[in-house]
Amino acid sequence: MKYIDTLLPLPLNGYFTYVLPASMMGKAKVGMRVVVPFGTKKLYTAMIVRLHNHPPAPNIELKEPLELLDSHGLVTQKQLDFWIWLADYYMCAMGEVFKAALPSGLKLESESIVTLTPRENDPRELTTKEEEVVLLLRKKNGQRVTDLQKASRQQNILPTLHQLLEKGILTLKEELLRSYKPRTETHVRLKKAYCENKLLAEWFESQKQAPKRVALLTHYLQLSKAKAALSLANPSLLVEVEKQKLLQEAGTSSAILNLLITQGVFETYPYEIGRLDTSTSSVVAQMPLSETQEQAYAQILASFEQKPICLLHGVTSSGKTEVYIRLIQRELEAGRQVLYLVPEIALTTQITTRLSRIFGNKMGVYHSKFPDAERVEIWKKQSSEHPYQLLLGVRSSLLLPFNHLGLIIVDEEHETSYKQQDPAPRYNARDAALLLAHQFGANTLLGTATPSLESYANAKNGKYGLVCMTTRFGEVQLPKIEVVDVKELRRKKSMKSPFSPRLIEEIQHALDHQKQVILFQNRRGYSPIMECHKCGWVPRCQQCDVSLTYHREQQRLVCHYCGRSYQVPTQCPSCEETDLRNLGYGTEKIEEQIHQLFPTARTARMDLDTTRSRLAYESMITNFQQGHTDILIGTQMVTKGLDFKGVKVVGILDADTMLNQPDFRSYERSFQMMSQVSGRAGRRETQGLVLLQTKQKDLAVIQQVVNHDYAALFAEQMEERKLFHYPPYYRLTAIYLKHRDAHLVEEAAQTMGNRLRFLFGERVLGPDRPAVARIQLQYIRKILLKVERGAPMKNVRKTLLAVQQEVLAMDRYKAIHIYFDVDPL
DNA sequence: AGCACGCCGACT
DNA sequence: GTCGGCGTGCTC
Repeated sequence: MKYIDTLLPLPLNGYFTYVLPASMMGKAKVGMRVVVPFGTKKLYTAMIVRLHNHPPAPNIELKEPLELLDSHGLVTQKQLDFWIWLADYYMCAMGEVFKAALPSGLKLESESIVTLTPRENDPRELTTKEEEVVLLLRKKNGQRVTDLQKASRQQNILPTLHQLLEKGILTLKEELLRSYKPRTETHVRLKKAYCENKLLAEWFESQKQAPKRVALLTHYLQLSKAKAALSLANPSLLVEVEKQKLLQEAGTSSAILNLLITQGVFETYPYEIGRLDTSTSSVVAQMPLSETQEQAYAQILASFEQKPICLLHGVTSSGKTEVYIRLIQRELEAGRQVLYLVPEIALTTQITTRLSRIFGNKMGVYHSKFPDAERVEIWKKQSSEHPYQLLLGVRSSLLLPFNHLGLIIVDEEHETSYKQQDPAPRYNARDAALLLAHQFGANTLLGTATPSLESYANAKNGKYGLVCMTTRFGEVQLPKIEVVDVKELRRKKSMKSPFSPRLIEEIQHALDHQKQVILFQNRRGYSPIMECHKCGWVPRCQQCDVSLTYHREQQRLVCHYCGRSYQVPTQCPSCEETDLRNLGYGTEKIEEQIHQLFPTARTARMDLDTTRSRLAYESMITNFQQGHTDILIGTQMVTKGLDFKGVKVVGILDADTMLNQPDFRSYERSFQMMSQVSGRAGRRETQGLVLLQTKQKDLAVIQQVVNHDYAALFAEQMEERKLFHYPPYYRLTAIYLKHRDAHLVEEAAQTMGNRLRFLFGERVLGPDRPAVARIQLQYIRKILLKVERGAPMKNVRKTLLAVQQEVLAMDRYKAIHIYFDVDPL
């Protein structure tokens, strides 16, 4: 096999062929990584996807890979097949899947390094720009182009570098960046010469006057022998010993060791150790299952006998995790792997420690907030001979290598964070899990208290098994949900703050009895709208065309889309009025008002702004769990499957913003969010209370939440979906067009829309301006395609790609960026 | 995605 | 007249 087809981590379609140099012949295998030159200068890490003997088109001059990075396949053919499926189904480039799958430590990329030559003192005059670069390099030679760019005040440094290059003042070379550095500790071993007994004896004789040196070597020999005996390795004296341990045992300082090193007795070297926790934590037995749980467990197993997918619909606090644990144990005992998927936000130390107590070091955790080096090690471990048997992880852990997967658990199946939004691949881990499981002949369990309509419909129509848990663990009652009619209160002018009198009273009552309160407001920042009281002007993001949210802590207006922030205007730019008002309530303002009403209460605010780091998030939860916080104020973050024991009151401050979202899923989402946050209330002795503040108390969905009536929500929403051609009856694909020129995208979108309408008729909606019609100076148009379930989606995708090509083939539109979002949320 | 090549406007 | 803007096309 002479040629390899490789996959590059770039948004390009197709593979690139390289010729194997003799040194890699026979060694290179599918699934290994190679470093390849690509384009004029760049080096990339590519994945070998095929080995063959057919030279491609004869006019292409093939390059050779520079390095083979793996000695065994990092991924299997199965994995590659899964990637192909993802790219195909979600209509993106294979390279994008590859890029998303591997942590950056496994994708070495080249960087241009600039170095001054000895000719730097060339008398020829330099321009000021050139001089700046030379000065920067004199400070520190051999810098990366990107760093120079940052350090300089030039907007584009490349032309300057080229001039200097031509003058022979500097050199450019490409260097591979090895960002992953294995963790090491220093080990000590005897130099080869001293492994002879004779020389050793002589040394001991000569060092009689130096008892510390003698002690050090004696201890080394003891440790080394003990270790050699343990490991059954070659019982020679060459076995190394960890430096710190040796010094500690011998009770000597490193000065003595250094002396022996200079004498040529010892040598030290770095020894690679892993970052992953290998300590066998105390493995405890699982708690016995309750009757309900036992039943659910048996039903799930029975269901798996019939179909590979099962939906576990269990009310909040029904103890689904215990059932999962039992299922995991069963798989591990059978020697199969389990992937346990959780939404990003739910992956806390709580769940991790709980599971690791049971599964010890059989379990690995994969989180996108972990340092890259750690993710690299998980990857390496999963592709090794001894992978973790249980993997607990977020969306992207679906892209890890597996070899004998038996079960995938998708916890909180309805969570929208399973869908990747922006960089492609825009995949839904819940849906993709089903395919991955299918490839392995494995089962999938979808668990939730509030199923997505899609999953529940599949369970109802018999495609999935369905198991229900209707009672909460330990006979805890479901909370009592009381609707507060804000409209009426406003009319009577008896509610001026975002808190109704009833809510204030209940908060006070809870505080008086040392009980906790959760207040849910699905908006972060201080106030979502700043408005000129005279002319109605609203500040908007210059790049994204969305209104800005005022953040009081930062004293800035923030775009919640691109994150850009602006100074707060003191007067209206359109009418010069100075009365600019903050309308509406974000979590910041809610917290401020709570402080005014309950000055002694200990509060915490949990939203994107306060939980930027994993630690902040976890300590907030721990504080609340341990009762150090009385009132927790937060966005949807507080709704996500956290178990708190002392919550008496939950306040849903404003259901209307959720309900009024211009989205066909808004009622489904509102139901999920309100049910989930309600589920945080209540404990054994007392029934929890939820106060649901809304101006639309007569909406059916409000009643459905109050009655914990998922069936009613499902029935009603399914009617709507059928009527208006939405999922689960129809499959959606969003087509996006993006360009800097507003008129051009509009035109292209119309053209593409017309073409699609010709092919798909009334199934095409738009083009429209999406909710955010401009992001970072790029104008966006969106076309929505609704195709009835059961239609051949493969053909639909093929047609869509063909139309994309057609549009891009038109000269005017070739610069337009067209991409797809399959099954958008 | 990067990067080079190439064609037009604002500066020496 | 050149420098440097970005539009265009290619990368095994």
